[in-house]
Amino acid sequence: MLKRTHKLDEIDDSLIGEKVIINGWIDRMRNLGGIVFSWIRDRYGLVQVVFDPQKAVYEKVKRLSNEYVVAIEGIVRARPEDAKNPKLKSGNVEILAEELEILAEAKTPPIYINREEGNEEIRLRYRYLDLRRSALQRNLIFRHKVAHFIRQYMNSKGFIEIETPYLTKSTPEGARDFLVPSRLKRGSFYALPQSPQIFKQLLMIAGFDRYYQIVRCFRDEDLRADRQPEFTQVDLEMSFADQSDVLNFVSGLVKGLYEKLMDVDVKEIPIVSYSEAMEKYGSDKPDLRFGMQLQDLTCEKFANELSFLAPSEGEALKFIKMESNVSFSRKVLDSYANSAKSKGLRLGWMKKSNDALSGSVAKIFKGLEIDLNLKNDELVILCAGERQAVNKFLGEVRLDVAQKANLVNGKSNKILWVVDFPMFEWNEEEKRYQAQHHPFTMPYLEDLEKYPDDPSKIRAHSYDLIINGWEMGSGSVRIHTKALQEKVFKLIGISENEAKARFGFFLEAFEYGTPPHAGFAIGFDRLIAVMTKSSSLRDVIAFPKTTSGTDLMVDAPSTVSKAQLKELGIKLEVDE
RNA sequence: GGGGACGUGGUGCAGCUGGUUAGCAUGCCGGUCUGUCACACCGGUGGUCGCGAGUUCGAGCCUCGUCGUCCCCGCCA
Repeated sequence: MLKRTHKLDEIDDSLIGEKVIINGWIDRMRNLGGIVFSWIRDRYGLVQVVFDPQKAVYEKVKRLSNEYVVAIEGIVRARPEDAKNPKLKSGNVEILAEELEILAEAKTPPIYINREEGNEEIRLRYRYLDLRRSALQRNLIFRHKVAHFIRQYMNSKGFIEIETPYLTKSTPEGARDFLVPSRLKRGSFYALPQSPQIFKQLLMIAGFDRYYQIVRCFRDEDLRADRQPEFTQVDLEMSFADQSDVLNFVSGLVKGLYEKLMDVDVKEIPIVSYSEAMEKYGSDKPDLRFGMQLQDLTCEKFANELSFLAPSEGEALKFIKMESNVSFSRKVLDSYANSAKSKGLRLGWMKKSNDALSGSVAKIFKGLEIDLNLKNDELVILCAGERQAVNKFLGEVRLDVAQKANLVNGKSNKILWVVDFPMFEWNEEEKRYQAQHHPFTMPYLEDLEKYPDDPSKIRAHSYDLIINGWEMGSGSVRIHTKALQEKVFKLIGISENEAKARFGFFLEAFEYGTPPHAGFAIGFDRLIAVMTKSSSLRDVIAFPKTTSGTDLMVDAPSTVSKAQLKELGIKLEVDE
């Protein structure tokens, strides 16, 4: 075969007059009757090849079609002045074909490679064709560059990449596990790791000091645009380090990434407490690309005059002002009100126009000396009720408004840390507290002492990295003593026996000299998505799954043979 | 587990209040064309309207079920 002398991004003015061989796919043919133009594509670029009727090779051109794989030998020449194409990187030149070898023919593809359109179902079924599209190639190449940068950065800071097992043990806390049946120990199952959490802590105990891994994690939960059942984390752990060490380190990494790969100068990354985030944005992952902070109007002074909005004991009255002049239809406002009502909240809205108030609660405010500082045409939505519910609801309204009013369009990246999450949250289904981050997180010891009977008040040394409203990663300072770890297990209702059965080896390890340590994990897929402005993780994963967890290309999951099941000692209850 | 949107030639879409021949673009095939770059022009091919029931004189359209894709809630330490 004619082996390429150049990749397609190397074909430019500097090669004019030289003989080259290129390999690639036919992107598109333009047959003008006599002269024939063709675009050849590889992962590096796009180049125009000319077939001249005077040349012998012209005879073969009729056999060519889109997506054929070809080798072409020819002379690089300058295009005529009026035939240059500034849209192409190689648009000043073209290759005059002298030799053509068809390396592979191709059927007409079921999707357009050179257009953006396309139904996702078909694109996923023919993922290898979809991946030929430049947008996806760009994303995956960028993903590779980010991974490369991260490895370089981590290595330069003394981190060691160590692999941890995929076939491991099911743990009671957290997400549902993917299970893998054992053949050698029939009736037993491995679990795929939700994260290498315990292993990396054991590596700290083993003395590796600074560990990282770009690693696959698995969680058998329902999917979303930002959630795949298997996803990649940049997992890291540091011994003799506290929260500020981890925050500083990850901040440096993120800054470096944006600087090197996006040419963006990231300023100091602000640190916001969980409670502040909830009060100001009604979210533990606030999107700071727009304002519309939640404002507090809770006061007893006007309680009697605020009518149905008046907050009773322990309640809050808060509001948000619309940032834009976008006017909302009555229908939208009513839908907010209905939604609030269904959550046991009271909602009102009003607008100032021509210096007069109008809206559902205008009457209430007209006689009051409460000044919301409304500008003309400014809409305000007020919500009263249980404080946390009000925060959460207005946080949702804030996001909905931003989306409807297109407030994020083109805004630059907003990165922040959210710290001091609650250690525990109440699980209504199981009627018990559970760890909000994970049970190995170091609680605030002072809180632990202060509120021995109210786990909900105990804060954790845990922290999330938020970019543009996406949770981009989370981490914590870890517990490193057996006594404290046992105490936390007890608080979340894991009995001594269960703790021993599930984590006995881990608790035991604590007794052999465990350094204080802390760590973090970055959601790698999400990071790539946010950096490439992709709205779905599918656009940054080579072979992603659908929202029902299937792979449409290989058709997985699928049934297996009776023999396979028998070997594993498994009988199916579902109908086949 | 729940809510919503969608499913019509290879592909992307349109299809009125249910009315007889399912339309457009593109692709594909054939033809004309020697400077195109989403080449242009002419002609042609191509559809069990996701699948299954039902309502009706009549269903792409209405009803129920089912399958699939996407978005959201629950869930995701």
